[in-house]
Amino acid sequence: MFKPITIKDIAKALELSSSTVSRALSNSYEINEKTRIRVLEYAEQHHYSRNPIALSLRQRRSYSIGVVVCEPANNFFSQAINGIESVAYSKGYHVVISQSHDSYEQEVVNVQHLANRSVDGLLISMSAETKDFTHIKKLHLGGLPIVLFDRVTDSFETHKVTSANKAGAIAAIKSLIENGYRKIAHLANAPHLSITKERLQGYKEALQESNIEVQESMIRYCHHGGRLQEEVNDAVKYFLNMEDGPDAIFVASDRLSIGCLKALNEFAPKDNHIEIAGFSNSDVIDLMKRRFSCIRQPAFDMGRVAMNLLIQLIESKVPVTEFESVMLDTQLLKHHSSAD
Amino acid sequence: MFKPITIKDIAKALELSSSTVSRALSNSYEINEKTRIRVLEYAEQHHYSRNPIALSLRQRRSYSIGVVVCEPANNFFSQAINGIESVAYSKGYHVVISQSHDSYEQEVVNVQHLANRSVDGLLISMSAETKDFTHIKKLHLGGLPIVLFDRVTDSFETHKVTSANKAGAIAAIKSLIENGYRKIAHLANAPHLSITKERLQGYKEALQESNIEVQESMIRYCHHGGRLQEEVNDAVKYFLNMEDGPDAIFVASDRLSIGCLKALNEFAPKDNHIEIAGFSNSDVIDLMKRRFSCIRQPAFDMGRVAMNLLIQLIESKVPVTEFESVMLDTQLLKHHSSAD
DNA sequence: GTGAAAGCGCTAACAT
DNA sequence: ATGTTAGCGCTTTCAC
Repeated sequence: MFKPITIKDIAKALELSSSTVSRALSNSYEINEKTRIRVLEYAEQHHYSRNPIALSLRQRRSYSIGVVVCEPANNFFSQAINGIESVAYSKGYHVVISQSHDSYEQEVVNVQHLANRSVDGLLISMSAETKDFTHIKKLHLGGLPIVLFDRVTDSFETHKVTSANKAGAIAAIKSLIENGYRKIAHLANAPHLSITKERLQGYKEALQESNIEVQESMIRYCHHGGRLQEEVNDAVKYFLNMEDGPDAIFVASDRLSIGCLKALNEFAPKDNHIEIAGFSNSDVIDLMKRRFSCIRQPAFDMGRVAMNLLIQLIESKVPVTEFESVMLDTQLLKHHSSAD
Repeated sequence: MFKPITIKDIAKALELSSSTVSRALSNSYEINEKTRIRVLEYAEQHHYSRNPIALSLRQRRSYSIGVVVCEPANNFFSQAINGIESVAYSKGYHVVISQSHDSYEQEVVNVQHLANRSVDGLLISMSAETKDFTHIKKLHLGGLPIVLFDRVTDSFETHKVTSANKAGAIAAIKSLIENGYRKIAHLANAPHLSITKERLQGYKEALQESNIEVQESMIRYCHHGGRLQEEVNDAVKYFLNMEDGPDAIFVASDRLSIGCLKALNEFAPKDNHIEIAGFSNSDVIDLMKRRFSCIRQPAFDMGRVAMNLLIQLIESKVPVTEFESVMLDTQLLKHHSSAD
């Protein structure tokens, strides 16, 4: 196998000690200019590159951070990850992504795996199933820098980055009401998720403000966050079959939106004109048959902000005890399909 | 900072040598059953976990592999990556993903970065811009196991996994012809990409077989693989403005398909009924306004196969000189939109 | 300004 | 079956 050149090799070739070579390579100030140049040139010529593993072992730093999300293929998360990467690379960190598939157990395994000191910090957006946060809390207490984003928890203190979920929901519902819809259902995500609660709260407040009664029968939860199309189908069919059913559905997430559109496509009668609005960062909304107004989250920025906070945590000389909760604004995008 | 328990700590606590502890932990056969249990229990209780960095340094193996693709958010690639991960995790490998954004320079940087980063092997799908393969060839000659998938090159010998691009294209074109379309244009990817050539070849052969003349004017290339919506728009507008223009477009890739649909959405007159068929692994095709028949690639399987071949290469005791080229079948999916 | 030596956590000869 | 030793590649005191 392929055996790369090491500091020792350079030292031998140049008749120096490996410490001197190391110093030359790391631009230490206590080094003779001539030696430095000699070493640098030799290294360059022989394609030397630092062994990052040895460096990690030595410095107990891996310069890589872990990201745990339900699925990076989801529009929202892929954009967030791009944001994370943009900051990470510019600051010399590597990003390792790992998917929980919205399973609590998978999340625990992934977090554990990443935390085994192969990462310097963690960026987490909780799985839909997660109710118990001890696996993360423990690491946090142990000193591992962790920043939560999007799907957060109040069960312990750390930096958190979210979007203005309640306000976003209110804007969407208000827009629906302005357009004459009053029987608005809510297709919600898993109930214990922070985003679920906040968006639900927005939904309720907006209805109340317009003197529309909130009915529990108009709210359906998807406990698996829409991973199972089955559960979305059931919810949508339930709405469709209701006596005096909804004329609009407010959908709580990216994944659920797609699922909801699919379910309607399959089960709604052709003449059904139910209106859809909801959270989605999809980039193909305007190609869809059905009109769909969406609330956009600033995913890329959330990634950037979260990563910056994590680096701050990692590189802090003193233990951090004051934590920030950053909330970013959403944007309402009204879509006019050709059906208009 | 958070200082995890090491083998040494266990050794001290149990009054053993660290080698014994190491042996117990790695289920060596030359160990007393009692001691093994004692060690395992202590380790369990104290949440010991191996330091993978030290292990890597020692064994010159990182048990991680690198994946380089243009963008993991793309449907095809995200499915392929899921396939890769499914095999990787089951065999104890970690997967590090890195995106080239279809830029040659970014690809070179990423490949270099991963190679330095001591991955045990690389899974690569070339960027749309890459014409020169020396950056990969060098590593390959140096002994780094590399498997190419989807977008491959013949410029050096290694395992390759592709889908039956030519056959897939032929099936799609034939289906179009059967449905009465005869003026079929081709929206192609970057010209030097292997998939571009194969799909183009299929397009030509299928036309010829039906005695339809192949016209170069009916073929447009997207040199950036559709990363710039601009270039897709230009191609589509060109087709729309042609005198005696196409009645159908055969689109070469996932990304281009979305781009093409967007362009049509924006620039085609309302009464335009141009038919679309092409390569796509999108899961929202049936929600689209416009009818779109797609050729599905077995992305997940490609990932699995490629990863298995890579592991074979990595774990081989003797240098491998015989390489395989696996080709997987595609599937034609006819979509009937509500517009039917 | 440079070198010698120690050590990060681990495993694999080589003893015993 | 267990311990001793050495070393993976690197940096960092501590001498000089």
